[in-house]
Amino acid sequence: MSDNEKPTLLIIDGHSLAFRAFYALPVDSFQNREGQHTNAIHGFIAMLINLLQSEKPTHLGVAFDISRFSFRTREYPEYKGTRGETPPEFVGQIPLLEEALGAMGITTITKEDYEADDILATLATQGAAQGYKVLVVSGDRDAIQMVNDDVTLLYPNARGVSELKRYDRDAVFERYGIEPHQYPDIAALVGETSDNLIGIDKVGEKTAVKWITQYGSLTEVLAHSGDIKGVVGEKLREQSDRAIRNRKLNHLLCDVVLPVGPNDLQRRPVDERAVREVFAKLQFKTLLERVLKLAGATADPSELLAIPDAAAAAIPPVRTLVDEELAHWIDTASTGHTKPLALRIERGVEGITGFGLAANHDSAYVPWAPGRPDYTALEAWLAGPAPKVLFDAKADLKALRGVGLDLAGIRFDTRIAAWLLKPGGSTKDLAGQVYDFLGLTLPQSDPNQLVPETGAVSVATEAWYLLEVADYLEDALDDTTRGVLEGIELPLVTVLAEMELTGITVNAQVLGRLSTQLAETAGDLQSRAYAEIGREVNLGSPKQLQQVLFDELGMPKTRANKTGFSTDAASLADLQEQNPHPFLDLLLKHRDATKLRQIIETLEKAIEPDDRVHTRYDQTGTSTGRVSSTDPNLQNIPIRTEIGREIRSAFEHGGNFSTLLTADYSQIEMRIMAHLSGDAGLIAAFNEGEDLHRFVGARIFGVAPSEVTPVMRGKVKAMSYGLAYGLSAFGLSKQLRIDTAEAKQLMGDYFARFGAVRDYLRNVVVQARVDGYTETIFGRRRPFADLNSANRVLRENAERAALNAPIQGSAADIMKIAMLGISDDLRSRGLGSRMLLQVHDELVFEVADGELDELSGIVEHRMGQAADLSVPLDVQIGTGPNWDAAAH
DNA sequence: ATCAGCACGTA
DNA sequence: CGTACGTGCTGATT
Repeated sequence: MSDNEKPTLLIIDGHSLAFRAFYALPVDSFQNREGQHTNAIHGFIAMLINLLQSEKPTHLGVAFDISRFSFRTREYPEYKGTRGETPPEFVGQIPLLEEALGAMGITTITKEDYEADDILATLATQGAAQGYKVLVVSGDRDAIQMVNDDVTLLYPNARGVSELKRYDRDAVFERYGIEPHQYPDIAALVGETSDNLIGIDKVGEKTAVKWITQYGSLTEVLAHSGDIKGVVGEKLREQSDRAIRNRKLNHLLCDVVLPVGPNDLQRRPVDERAVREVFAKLQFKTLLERVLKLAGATADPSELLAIPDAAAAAIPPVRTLVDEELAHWIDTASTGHTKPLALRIERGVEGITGFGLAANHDSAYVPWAPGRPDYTALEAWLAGPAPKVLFDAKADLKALRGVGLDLAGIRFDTRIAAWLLKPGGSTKDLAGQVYDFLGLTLPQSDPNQLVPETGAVSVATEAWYLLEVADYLEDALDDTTRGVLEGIELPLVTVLAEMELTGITVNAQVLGRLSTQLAETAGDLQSRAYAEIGREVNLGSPKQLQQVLFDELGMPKTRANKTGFSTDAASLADLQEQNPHPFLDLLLKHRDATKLRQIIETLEKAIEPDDRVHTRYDQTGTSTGRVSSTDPNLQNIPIRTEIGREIRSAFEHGGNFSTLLTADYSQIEMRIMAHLSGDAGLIAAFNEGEDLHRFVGARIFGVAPSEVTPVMRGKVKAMSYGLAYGLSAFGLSKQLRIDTAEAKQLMGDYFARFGAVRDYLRNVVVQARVDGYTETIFGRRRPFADLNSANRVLRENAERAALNAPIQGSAADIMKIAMLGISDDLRSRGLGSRMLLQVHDELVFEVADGELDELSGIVEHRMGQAADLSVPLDVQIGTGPNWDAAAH
């Protein structure tokens, strides 16, 4: 059999190649957005793809060391002892690499007590015996001994892993002048610095090769050591035990008992879904494409993506239901409206065009045809309490309201359920969930296609898939999380939908005036800024500003960022101090004016024909449990500056309402911290009714509350808030512009008085490390993967997030519960007042005539009683014709 | 057209 | 070297 007909077995020393890649590629250029370094993984996979393309192996495996300890270190503890600490940026890349390889269908092999090279040697021996052409990839020179007529070594050169030097017998002879099996003898005499093996003094490669060539082997050299003259001869006789020891250690074992043999390493198709997931995490875009392209060449893509036969067979054919069939089908499928049915809404350009319904083994399509006989059965089912399973119920509810239909009975929402299980993950569409949870591909219509329906499945089939996804998620939910889903999130869907549909009146005239005014100011500031530096520059371009500030004006360098040096407001303020220049002030003011103008313009564009702005709340938008607001974001409307407040004054009550009412929790996160930590001092602070920061300041500085100066109060306030975010003494010192020692002192004094707070914050992290997640007062969980990461940046980021999660998350829970209570009361009492906005710890209402006192009472009560904490929940209420005036 | 990076608004 | 978000701009890339 010629080499070309033989199967090719490619085996790789994973650790050594990854390490080579690590040093070949710049660490800083390969990081994902979480700060995880990925250069070794990138280099390794790039090399692997090249190898797969050039060598076309039929069989493939990657061996890893389990630890740096093996039978060799037991025998000779100094073995590899010169190797320093593994660089922290490298640690953590190996598990990710293994994960990526797993997704690519590549077997990884480890063996307790042995090194990867022993595994390779064993597989190479077995492979050669079984008729394989064997390719070994290793960055360890000891691997040379494996080379023979059937085994070739691919060895990375000094430039890293992009080029591998091919060592067959001839190449080894050309390089060393010996047969491959003699290499360990040479190495034993010379020594191997990287393994901490000292050779015979004065003996280098040349001498060693000469001896081995002359005598044939190390044994023979030693046997004839008496014949060797000179100093080297003496050294050899004196130090022969070194050579013997080295030879023992550098001998690779060829008979390790392994869980797999060469035949088990046949290449498998890549798991496209897993590859996409891992590569997305690593942010490898081009590599992903290369891997998928390669997969297409080695495995039939349809095989990877096709719906498994069993599942495909189970998908019921789509039946179209009309008239009397409809009511009958619904009754039967839901067994008298008790069993949940999945619902999908079909939407065309004109709005709703039909519905997809599914029960466990059946699905149906209902064309949108209001007014047809028995169509009322569907309307009644939608609006009634019959349980429904949906994907993004809020969107569906709003769509139905748009055509005058109602939706109730929201029993399960797979979008929300998936988010509760993995609140940090990206929110998927239904097809994404089908892919993620079922491993199936839901054919979707291509929006770019001329005939939009081509290729898409019916909404009836979508509903069937939806039910399958829901089953999967139901199983995956723990009871605690289920409680949050059913007790908080699902009821909240309707409340948020109502708020979105209601919107809030925004006065375009007020905004228009402001906008004009700001445009003028900005224009003026711009020309004055140009005059200062003698040329025109795009003030909105950090890149051009860097040029001006650091090159042309020669200002001291600020904080570094990826594109150079920062020009953010804090940096510019620093610059102004060190190196005053009129340009800096003008730039800051210009930024201010243009930012506000931009906010106003966005807001103006969002005003709809009803003169109101309808934000959308994303119930799955955060990892802590808050809701976020988009299109436009009404949770970041300015408030701190005068002009900011003028923007707020454009938010008004509607014509038929008497006023706006705002209600916010004061210091809710600090109160939660007091409750969760049980700190007696902090609890007392809230129960005293004294100004919190004044009270805490008095304790820390050891003075009477009346003697706490504004400066002291400011410091205390910054620290108190910072604590819940994992603020360090360094961070505090920077924020307060005080030196680190004073910041340390301040924190020390704080914790001396409020020690339980420190204990609590520490314990949150410890507990999260053990459990793998944090939990809010109401049981909302947030998983954390990086608390045990070897990467310090990653770990400390996770620690701060974990410390904050129960605090921010509990506050979010409390607000949501208050909203549910208020919404219930408004409905049950038949009030016309409406809840309009939620800004994390604040609610904005529109008050119907004559309802101010009743609404006030409801809001105060529901917000105040939303949780039973060891400190009171303080609610501040204000009213006024607009959002600014209603603030307090 | 799409993306990353920066800057900045809020709680 | 302080948590959680969304938006708009620039400048580079497709």
